[in-house]
Amino acid sequence: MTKKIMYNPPHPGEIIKEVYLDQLELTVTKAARALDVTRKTLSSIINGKSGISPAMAIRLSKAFNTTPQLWMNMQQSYDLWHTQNQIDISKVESLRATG
Amino acid sequence: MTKKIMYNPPHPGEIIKEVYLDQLELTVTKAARALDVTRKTLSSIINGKSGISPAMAIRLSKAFNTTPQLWMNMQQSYDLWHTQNQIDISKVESLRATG
DNA sequence: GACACCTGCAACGTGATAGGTTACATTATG
DNA sequence: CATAATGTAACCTATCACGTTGCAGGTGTC
Repeated sequence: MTKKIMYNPPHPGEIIKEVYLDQLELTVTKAARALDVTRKTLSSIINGKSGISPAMAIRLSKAFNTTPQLWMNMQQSYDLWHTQNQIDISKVESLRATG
Repeated sequence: MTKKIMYNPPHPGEIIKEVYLDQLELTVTKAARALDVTRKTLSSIINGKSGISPAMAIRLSKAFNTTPQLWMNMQQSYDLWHTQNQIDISKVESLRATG
């Protein structure tokens, strides 16, 4: 039950800004330089315009001393929640006896 | 430690075929119809040419009575492992004291 | 006021990728 | 021979991460 998603997951960019940049008193420009990406790329993520790619998750994990999975999971939750509200699976048929 | 990835994660398509299609004696054609996608789309996944999109994860979860996360996690492991071996993060700087 | 710095963002291009349609050749089964 | 299932090629569309360049606006300092 606790694995079910019913809340609206935050965009990973929010966490990058609020939990990391703000806490470490880092500017977007400096953080982008440290991540070895352009300022635009990081800005785009922070402002919710882009998602976290696997490559970006790895960069973030090295810069912030976390696991890549942390960032991938955030993005996954975000993607899943939004996709749930978009696609129509009414025509998908169950293939298991339990369904 | 147990969360670290050091094995070569299987492509989700392998699991679809070996654990589900084969066990349920389903053809690619039938499964594709049940999933409400084209035969090409499912075939492409099974043969490792395409990955599992969030939308596909949701379809699979309904058809096989699983969670979307199961499929997303498989794809994530696969992506992460392969991306690790591709990108160069030597120029990424640590931004934490602990790093 | 002039300067330095940070910011979001527009405009443009590239490369990758999921997914669809159509069509073909092959293989196995009746 | 006829049918069904398969992988796959060719082609198209849409999405998306990421880059470069440049601009406008904000803030702070001298």
